[in-house]
Amino acid sequence: MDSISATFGKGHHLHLIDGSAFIFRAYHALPPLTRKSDGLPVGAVAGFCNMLWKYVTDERGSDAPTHAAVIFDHSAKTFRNQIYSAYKANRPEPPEDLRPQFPLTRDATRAFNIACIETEGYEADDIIAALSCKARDAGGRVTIVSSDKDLMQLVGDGVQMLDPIKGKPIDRDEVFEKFGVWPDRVVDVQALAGDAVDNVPGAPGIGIKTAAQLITEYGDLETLLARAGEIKQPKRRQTLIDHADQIRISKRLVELDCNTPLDFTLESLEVRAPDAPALLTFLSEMEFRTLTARVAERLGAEAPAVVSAPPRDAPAAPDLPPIDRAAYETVTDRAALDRWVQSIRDTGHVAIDTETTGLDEMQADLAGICLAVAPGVACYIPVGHVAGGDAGGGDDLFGQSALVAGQLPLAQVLAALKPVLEDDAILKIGQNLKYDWKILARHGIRMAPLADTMLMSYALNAGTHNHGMDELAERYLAHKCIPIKDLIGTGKAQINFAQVPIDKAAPYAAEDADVTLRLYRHFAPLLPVERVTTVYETTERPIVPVLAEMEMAGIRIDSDVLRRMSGSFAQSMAGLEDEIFALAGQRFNVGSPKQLGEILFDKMGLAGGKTGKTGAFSTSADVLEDLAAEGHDLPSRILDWRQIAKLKSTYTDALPTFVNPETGRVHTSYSIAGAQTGRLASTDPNLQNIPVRTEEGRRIREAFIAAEGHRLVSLDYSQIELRILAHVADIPALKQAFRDGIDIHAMTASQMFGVPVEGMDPMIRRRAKAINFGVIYGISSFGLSRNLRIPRAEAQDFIDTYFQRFPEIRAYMDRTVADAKSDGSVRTLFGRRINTPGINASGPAAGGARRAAINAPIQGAAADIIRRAMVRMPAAIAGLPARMLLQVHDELVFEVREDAVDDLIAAARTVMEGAAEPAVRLSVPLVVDAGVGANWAEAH
DNA sequence: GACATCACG
DNA sequence: GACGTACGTGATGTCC
Repeated sequence: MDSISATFGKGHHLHLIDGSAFIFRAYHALPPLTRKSDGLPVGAVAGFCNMLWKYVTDERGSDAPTHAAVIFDHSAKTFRNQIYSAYKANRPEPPEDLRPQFPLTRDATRAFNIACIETEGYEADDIIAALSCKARDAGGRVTIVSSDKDLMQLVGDGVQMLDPIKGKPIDRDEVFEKFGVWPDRVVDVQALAGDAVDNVPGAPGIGIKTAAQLITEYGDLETLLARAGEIKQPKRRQTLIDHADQIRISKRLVELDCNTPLDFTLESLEVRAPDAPALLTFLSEMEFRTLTARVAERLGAEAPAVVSAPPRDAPAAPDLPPIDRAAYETVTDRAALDRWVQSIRDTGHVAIDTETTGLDEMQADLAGICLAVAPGVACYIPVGHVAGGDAGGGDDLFGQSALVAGQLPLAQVLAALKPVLEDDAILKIGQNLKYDWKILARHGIRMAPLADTMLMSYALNAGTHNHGMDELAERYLAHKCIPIKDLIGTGKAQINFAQVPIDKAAPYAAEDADVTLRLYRHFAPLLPVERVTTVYETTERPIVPVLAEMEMAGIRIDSDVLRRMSGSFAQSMAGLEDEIFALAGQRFNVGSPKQLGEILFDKMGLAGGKTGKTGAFSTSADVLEDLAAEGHDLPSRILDWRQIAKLKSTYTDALPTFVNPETGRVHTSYSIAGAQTGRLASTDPNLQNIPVRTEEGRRIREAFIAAEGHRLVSLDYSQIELRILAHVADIPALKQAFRDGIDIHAMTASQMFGVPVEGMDPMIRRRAKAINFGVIYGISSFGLSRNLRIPRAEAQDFIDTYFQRFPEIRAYMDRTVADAKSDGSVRTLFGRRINTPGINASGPAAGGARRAAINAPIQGAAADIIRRAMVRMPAAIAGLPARMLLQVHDELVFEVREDAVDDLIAAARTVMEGAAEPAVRLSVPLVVDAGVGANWAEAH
């Protein structure tokens, strides 16, 4: 930095960051934060700083910029308003709470020690253009950090763009993709097509597609205008002739000028290292606790001398010692172990984490156990470490790795811990405790009582972020955990945790327990403040052992049946492939959507446009069904092939590989804090998406069988989400129908179309059903028209009629969205909070957030209800020879001894139908249907 | 590792 | 400053 800069030129790389785009992204992506001390709105500044920090710390290797600047728009009025007074006229004023943040973003840029540039009378785009030209002409390279389409004209010749959100470069090909012409003709296309957002008029009735076609045909805009008389389409010809002046003005509006005056040199933009004190001062003045700490740690780690004065409000609470990995103890003798057990008894709680040889709790072996009793007071007890890994050697004569010496025997450690782990007076704190619970249960220890930091975070923050420990530590403790990859590596060279040398494993492992304990202390007081204690205590915390027992029980499957099905599927697929190749006139990979798209749309010339950002043809079932309906055979065969291929690869081939060799059963794993809405998710394997909708698929359920002398019993809630909607939206007609037990979709159809329920046309009922579901999902005419394959206007008519007939639903939707906007979250009937970031965004992205906010309280309440039922179920069926095995959102599957089927159904149904009470007294009944069989197909 | 596709509620 | 379209999931195969 002190060295005299060389003149900017070859080998130099200039980064130009579109500051205004950063600000607006930040503003819309974040909830409206204010500074605690004085209420100053700082949400956009916070997001802006986070983006800059991410930008600054991104590893770019040899591609790193040598020069960089952030460029801002100076004011709304620019020279373009002299050309065309209405330019950007329909741009709304920036929001009230954003305006005071503009100058702060300049301060932030300077605090990051990045050049901060704006010029009166010019837009950021003009300055970026001038700098790009200048740098390129000097022989350097330029990267414009922005995804603004107005800048795309600059791409090429050493200038590229970089989408800051996706991190993806935008080069000539992407520009061509977007505009249908190369960058040098982009302004011509823009001049013709105009731009509603910037209020650039263009030529009426001409969009990007048509514009690109015309420019390609005539070469450039002037030629096109000169020869406009030759255009065949009369309307298009007249438009171009009539609006030639307007088009030329449009071109001047969109064209960026390389000659925008600059009052500084390229050399002055040379990248400078952050000035740590200045940056930390700014960030702490803004009161960004997390970011301040993150920046301090990063800069401190690289240049410890710089951080002389720690920021005023570093996040670590002052009473907590900092995390010190060197302070952890490795327990290798009996006396030390006894001392730790005594500490646990003294404090009445312990944070615990198990380290194992794998991720499958049903098969993994213990490598060690970590404990923490106070922040900073943690230990690691190795019990299963073996020689190997990068230590090399150590295999004994049998090819088995021998235990490393100096570890306490596993049995002794477990025997010493078992009394405290099962002691009702000692709280066991963990992160995703279901995992550790299962590991220890396999060794005869059933931990209770439990507290789970992952579930606390889920109760507090569902919808905002994920709840893994590394993420939580960074967010709430401003601490970066040692990545597991640092110990076990990745890919083929990956070793298991038992092979990690103990001296390397201990700090990592003990840190996990320490961090967990600190997270617990952070979250515990927040639960009552945020009013999520009831949710945590009734639907999160107690479900851990319930799910653990279900997963350990597993379900029996008949692998032979599945293997036979695989064989028969293979034959069907081979037969279909022959037909497909014959119809296509060539062989190809039927499983490749890319190859299929080329054959259907390029080679055979069927209608069906491109889609998506990759520009590839869509060959989804939707598209193929339409083609099949037009009488094309190939798409129809492909659909058949796909269905069989799916069943084979995902189910009949895969399921047998999940059979546990010891139990002979399949053990899924439920993630408790994965879904945004409170639902569970099933993984490894997913047993919540076993086929049922088609006849062939349903046969896979026949392979899910009961143990000898037992039956499978399935109980499922009937229409639970619609019942919840009827209750929360308080819709008299719907509630009465549920009370009377009549067909709800037929009733809806009857009300909407004025036809009697008796003898209803199935097609009419189907439409009503689609609308009922649509409402739950935050209906749109587009979605409904696609689902029912009817014109959009007709779909809109249906929706209008529906809202007219059930006005309470509209009121509920509006109310929910309003709540989401003001609170940043929505709640279920049972108090579960689901955060709704992005609800205050504008534009189409807001549509998705809006629909999610409408759906969340309904889907979430249904999830609450079945969770409540599951928590109560073990006690309710304790006296019966029965086990709960699976949950599929609104269904519970049990395995019951033959003679106890009726008792089980009675007991479980009572629990399920009463699960909302006493917390909520629903104004509609909950109804549970039951089925019994030797296999899941019969039971369902 | 991203994307497309498709299985479920 | 552009953005795609019913909500919520997970697994698989292709292709880069």
